Amino acid sequence: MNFSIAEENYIKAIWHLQQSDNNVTTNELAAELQTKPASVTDMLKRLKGKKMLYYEPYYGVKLNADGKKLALAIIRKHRLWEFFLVEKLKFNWDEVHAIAEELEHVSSIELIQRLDHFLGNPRFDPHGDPIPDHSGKMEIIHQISLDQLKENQQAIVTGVGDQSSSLLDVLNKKKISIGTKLEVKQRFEYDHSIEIKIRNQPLVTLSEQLAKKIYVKVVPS
Amino acid sequence: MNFSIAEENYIKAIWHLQQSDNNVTTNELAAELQTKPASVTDMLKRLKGKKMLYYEPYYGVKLNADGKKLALAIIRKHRLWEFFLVEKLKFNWDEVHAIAEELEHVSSIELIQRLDHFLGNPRFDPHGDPIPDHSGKMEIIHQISLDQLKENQQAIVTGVGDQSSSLLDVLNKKKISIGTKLEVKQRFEYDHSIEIKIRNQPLVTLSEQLAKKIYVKVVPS
DNA sequence: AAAAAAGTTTAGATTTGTCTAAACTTTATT
DNA sequence: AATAAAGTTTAGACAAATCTAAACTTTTTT
Repeated sequence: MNFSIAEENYIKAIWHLQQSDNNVTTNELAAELQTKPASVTDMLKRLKGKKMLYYEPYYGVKLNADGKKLALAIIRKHRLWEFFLVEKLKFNWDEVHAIAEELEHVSSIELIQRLDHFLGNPRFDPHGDPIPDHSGKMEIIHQISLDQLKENQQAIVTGVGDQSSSLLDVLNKKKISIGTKLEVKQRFEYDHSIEIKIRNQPLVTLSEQLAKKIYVKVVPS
Repeated sequence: MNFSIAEENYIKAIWHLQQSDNNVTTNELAAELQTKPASVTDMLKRLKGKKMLYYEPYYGVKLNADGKKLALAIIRKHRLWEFFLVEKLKFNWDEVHAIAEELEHVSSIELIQRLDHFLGNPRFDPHGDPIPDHSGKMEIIHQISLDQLKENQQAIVTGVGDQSSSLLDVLNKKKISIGTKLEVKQRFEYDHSIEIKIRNQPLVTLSEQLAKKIYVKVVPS
């Protein structure tokens, strides 16, 4: 079956919303896709007709197996292109999302297989999100946000919670990137800010808001 | 101004047809774009409204300066992506056209600048066609088709007349590719076939039909 | 358990890009 | 120069994807 760019964007958006909330509502989708609830209703009917999702009027929507498969194929393309843009074309990670949104709709499967191979079959995109393989499988990383990390526990930065340039900017300033090894030295009860230590770097203070957007994997010691 | 994929495809098709015939007709365009003359008329009106071309009902169409500029920007993208697909992803040149048709509509200018640089600012695509630079300029190669080459005149293959896999196939078999140095040893009056010599290769016979699809540049001796 | 608020769907309209069939214009033929 | 043929445009229709405004359903509040 063939899907338009609009249809693919709906499928992808439902998949993302489904990750935190199993039943997705019309309004949530309208907000996510910057469109109107009435437009969402129309599209959900069409995608139900194409048998990509379960949809009951007034009760929300959920992808079925085919819908999930398509969503993962699009996410795979998106994340591979993001990897290409950062790794080969030297973009910063805050610049690549919009471009990858266009590239992800290029249809050739052969292209994606070859791109994957050319890039060395990367398993994570530049934001630390896992790249699904050909069959839709991807690694689950047992990550926690930095504000949950115990004191004096070593951890490695695995991802970030958004892709804004302001987040990239503050992380650059504080010498934090994906793969950085760090540990929490102190927590301040008052404002829940934390102090962290990176090897060969002075102690750095992070606000609670920032710490919540940095994901880490605990290093087994 | 923004252009849809359909609009871009019309502009590109008009540009190509204009190369051999300055005034392009509705029927030619319909054939080129695999659509109906009535649809072409509609689109020409729209593009005239967007001030991209000169169009007089019943008298044909011609790109204006803005139209040519857009056409060259699209052709630049198309040819750079083709170069990428062959050079980096190891596609054969008969496989890349369809994929590049999709990639050429990705809008980011920054992407194309960086891709160009990543590829080493190539001046010709895998079929030997010149790649326009950022401002739309491209090299004119003084090429002739192989059937016009004088006997015992050294020449280098610079391009081919179509992108079919059957052409690629026969050229592979005869060890001819872009950059190959050769000379015509003999012409046969009877069927206008020719015999060519490539260094370290046995003499090869080419039909007139094939020779007309191979373009060469004479080597100054 | 009514009423109000929030959320969702329907109805009807709009734009883009396409189509067929009919009408029209230009070119070729006799 | 009239007629036929070829080419082109107009008129009216349709699907995709969107919108606004009105109607409807579910949830929350009082």
